[in-house]
Amino acid sequence: MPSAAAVLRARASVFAALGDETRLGLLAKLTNGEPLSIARLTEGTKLTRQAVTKHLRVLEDVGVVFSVKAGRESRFALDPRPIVNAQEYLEHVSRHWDTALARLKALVEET
Amino acid sequence: MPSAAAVLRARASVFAALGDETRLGLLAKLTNGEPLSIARLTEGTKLTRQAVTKHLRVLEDVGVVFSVKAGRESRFALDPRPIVNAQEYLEHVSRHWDTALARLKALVEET
DNA sequence: GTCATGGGCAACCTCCTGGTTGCCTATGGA
DNA sequence: TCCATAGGCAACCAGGAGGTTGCCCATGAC
Repeated sequence: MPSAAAVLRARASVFAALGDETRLGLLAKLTNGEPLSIARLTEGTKLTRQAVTKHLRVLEDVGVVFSVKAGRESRFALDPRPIVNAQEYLEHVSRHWDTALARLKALVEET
Repeated sequence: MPSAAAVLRARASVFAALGDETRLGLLAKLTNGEPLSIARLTEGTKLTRQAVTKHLRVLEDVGVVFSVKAGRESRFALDPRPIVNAQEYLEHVSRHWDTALARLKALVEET
């Protein structure tokens, strides 16, 4: 079982990986389910293939994407698990805030 | 109505703001609903007040937090709306991926 | 065999980020 | 009134992020 600190760190890493316009764009292309080569992913980005490769590596490091080699090209596909994880965390935060605020309000009106 | 590019940029900014361990910690403290002063938020962080201030400004810039001046101190509170927004986006991504993958699978097995 | 294509590696550059320190202002309490 | 406390502002610094270029290797098409 990973420590709480490690979990926090991993979560922050995932958000950081999502915190870039280019990477969000790459992710969007991959939500179609079809694994795409780096060359395909570079199309329409105004960026070098190298830059895209770096972004993909960032996404891969946090596990939101993985690559499979197919001949001379390596195809990237999305792994939604870290995303679902992050989504659930955000849901938890807003829900926690919701109930806490309701409790505070009740406390005030209790006078 | 903000342009699609602006929306994408804003979304990336929110994720970037969440992509830091310290800031996730600050956010966690604020989910209790009670607005906290900078001094209070600095407690237990191993950081300078200035550093915490900077982090708070980052969170404020993307709208996930706002400040209210109360006498000589300024209290920060959470605004869950951008968080809910991000959460819904992640949900959308994973759901989109889900259905797309099912469609792909069906296509393959159709042979 | 030859050549275009897909991609890896490394060096390099610039700018932003996270953090510190120093100093100044203002407010609230004794 | 005097002093501790809450913050703001600016300068500064080290390191990391994003991007490019150059060069090399492998694979697939012809």
